Amino acid sequence: MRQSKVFTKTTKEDPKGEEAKNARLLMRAGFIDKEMAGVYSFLPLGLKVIRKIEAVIRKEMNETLEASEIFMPALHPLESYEKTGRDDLDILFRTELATGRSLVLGQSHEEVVVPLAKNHIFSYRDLPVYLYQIQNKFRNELRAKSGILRGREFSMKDLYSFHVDEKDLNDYYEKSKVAYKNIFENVGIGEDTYMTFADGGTFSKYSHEFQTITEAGEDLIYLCEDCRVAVNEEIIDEQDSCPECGKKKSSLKKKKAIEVGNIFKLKTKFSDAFDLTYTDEDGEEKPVYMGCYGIGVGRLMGAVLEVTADEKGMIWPEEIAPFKFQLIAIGEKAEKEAEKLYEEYKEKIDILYDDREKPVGEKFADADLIGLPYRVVISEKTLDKNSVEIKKRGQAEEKLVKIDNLESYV
RNA sequence: CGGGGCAUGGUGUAACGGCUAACAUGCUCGCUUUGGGAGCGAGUGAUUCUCGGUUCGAAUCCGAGUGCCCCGACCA
Repeated sequence: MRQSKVFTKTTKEDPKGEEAKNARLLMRAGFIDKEMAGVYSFLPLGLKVIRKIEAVIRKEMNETLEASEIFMPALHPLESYEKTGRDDLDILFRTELATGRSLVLGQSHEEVVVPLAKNHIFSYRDLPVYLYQIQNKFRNELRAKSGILRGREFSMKDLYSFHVDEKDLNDYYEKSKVAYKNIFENVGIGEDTYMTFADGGTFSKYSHEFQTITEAGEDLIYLCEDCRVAVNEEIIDEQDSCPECGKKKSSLKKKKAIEVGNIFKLKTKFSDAFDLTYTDEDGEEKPVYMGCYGIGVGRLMGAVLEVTADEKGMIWPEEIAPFKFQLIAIGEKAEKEAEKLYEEYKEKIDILYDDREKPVGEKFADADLIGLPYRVVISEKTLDKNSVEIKKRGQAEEKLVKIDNLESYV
């Protein structure tokens, strides 16, 4: 894409008041726009990142977990929440129909997906079922904070699994750990993300969170570096050692972290509430076992930045960068060559070509801010050697690459 | 929801209770310029968050409200 055609502009100054790194950089670079506290618009460049993160998630959902994508409504009848006892949650946004029927804005979708599943699950032959969606959630947080890390309206992937029994749920639950691990690796924060034992609620000993180590986080976790798992502080009193190797609390490392995903065995909590049952081989009616599995998409984007960005700007992992290459030309002769290269490669590769009438320094500064993986500079100097200069964002050294060899980089 | 901070052109900031609210940046036009936010000139842009009060006079003082940020509480 030509940078002159990008809708947003960058700013040199941090937005007033923002402290969170993700908010400062995303707003400066024109990736997002704040509508109000905890509510953001995603602008063209920011949306490209969101779409790429979604693609990483969808791949694991579709392939590893064999789930089907659906799309459920954001408007939910309050009665469903009365059935599950969640109608008194204070994070619920409440509204009503013109007729007076009470509604809430969806903060999660168990209350929708279970009645929905009831229309399609009758027999053991219909199970298992895996349904997911990527949709906005609405939570009336008392305090939104940390840029896009804790919002009131935010995009989330939520998967719900339905099983004949607890064993089948457990097997799938283990598979979901693998899928989640893949996702966090593929978006570039695998090294910093730990599967974390957390409160399992009434029916399970544990649930599992995926926590990314960052000072911007709001949870405290105790991590075991050998096993690459952690324990959330909220259960550290009951579980005061590494659940995998038994290492004591005193030798675990205490770190701040942000929860980027969680998986939870619901068992029959919600199926009981809605009487979701199936008939087994012996003609006996049994409750459906359920699991739920969430990933905050926008939060994940923010978490990546908190981990990777430096003082000059963002540094996007290749898989989720809005573009792969940043092309900058210096001087008229180089501009002609850049035009040629851009036209030649734009169909094959995600490239952002800075064709703006701006001083070079500003182009470099914006390139650092936007943080595409590779910066390609063409100038008279490089053209003398029939080359372009390629620099990886976040690394100091640059190297000359012959124009004829560029193909191998695509 | 408790505590703290802040609110001034699009953006970031300045301004003792007193002249036409200043500076930088952005934006527009012209010329020049191109290896790290470039130069000269001419323009453009404000209900100083809102409401009320004090005062001869309020961006400035007082009261209330609203919004934003931070700490805490809360948070499948």
